[in-house]
Amino acid sequence: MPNNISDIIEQYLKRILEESGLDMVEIQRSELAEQFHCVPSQINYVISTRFTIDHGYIVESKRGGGGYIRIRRVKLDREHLVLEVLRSLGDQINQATSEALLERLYRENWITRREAQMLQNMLRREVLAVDLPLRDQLRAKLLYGALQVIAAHRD
Amino acid sequence: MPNNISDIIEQYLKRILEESGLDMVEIQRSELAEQFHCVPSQINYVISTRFTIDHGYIVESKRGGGGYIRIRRVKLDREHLVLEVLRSLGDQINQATSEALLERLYRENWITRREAQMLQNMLRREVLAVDLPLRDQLRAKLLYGALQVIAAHRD
DNA sequence: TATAATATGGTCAAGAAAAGTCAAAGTCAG
DNA sequence: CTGACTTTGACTTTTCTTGACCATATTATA
Repeated sequence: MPNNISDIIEQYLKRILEESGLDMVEIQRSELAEQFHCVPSQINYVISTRFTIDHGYIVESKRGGGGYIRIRRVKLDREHLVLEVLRSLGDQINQATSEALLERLYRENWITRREAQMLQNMLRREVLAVDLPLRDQLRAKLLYGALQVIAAHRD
Repeated sequence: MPNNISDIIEQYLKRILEESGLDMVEIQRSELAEQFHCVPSQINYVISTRFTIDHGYIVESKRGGGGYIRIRRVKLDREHLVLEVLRSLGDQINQATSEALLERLYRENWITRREAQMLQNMLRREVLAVDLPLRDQLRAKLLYGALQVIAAHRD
């Protein structure tokens, strides 16, 4: 029951996504906006509210001549421990906690040894050289960003 | 899906580069421009945005009669990976540059596809949510941290 | 040989063609 | 009537295209 433009555009994009069989759509923002008689930024709204990584989509775009917005569907395994972790993470995490977490993910075979080392090295406080309330927030975001990719198994 | 001339020319050059087997292509600027119905300086634009050293290419050229533009693909030296990269990038790295580098590292088999995706996702400006002089510095540090582990893992 | 003409490629800045951001205003269910 | 969601549009940023002018190498000519 789509009763507003956002829902209609959402449905439209999902239908195209289905039909194209390839889990991918590429659109031009202004063109789509014209097609649905709305302002271009409405497209951004639809995308940012309905095609987020948490919904299982990855969006790339390019500006300038020949620009585009590309939406890809990725399969998120809802059973993933990783996702659980991801959600329970909170917006701050200290070094010790992140190390323990990575250790565990490695032990349980969610990430490779090298990935674990890489992440641990990147999340050290010497690397994240900012002061403390911010540092832990940054670490949380980075970890979240890394885990998103782990949780989204594609190709 | 190339939507603009620059992309088309980029693809063309990369294909020639592939096919010629020798990691080298030599063109004449005005000739190529004519072939793609664009102004000559467009070729310079394509080269300066897509065939930089960060992307793994070296470009030489000569003016005057019998002039040419030669593009060579170069590989990173296993011994000096981190140093090479560090020297060429400095202590600040913007998102576009880091993406070029990661793509190259993947292409040259230094990192897996998943590692590349993970790092790209972590280094996005939305994730590194701090203001700009600092953000690029942080990105450089993080990339350096990742590279240390890559370099250490010399199989 | 010195000089002029010709043949290339290089630089840069203006403008166009996208997409992104953000906050104010509108809508609607509870 | 309040809070969450939606719509709009002014302004920003990024990327691409074009063209006028510049620099350099080779070739023809005095």
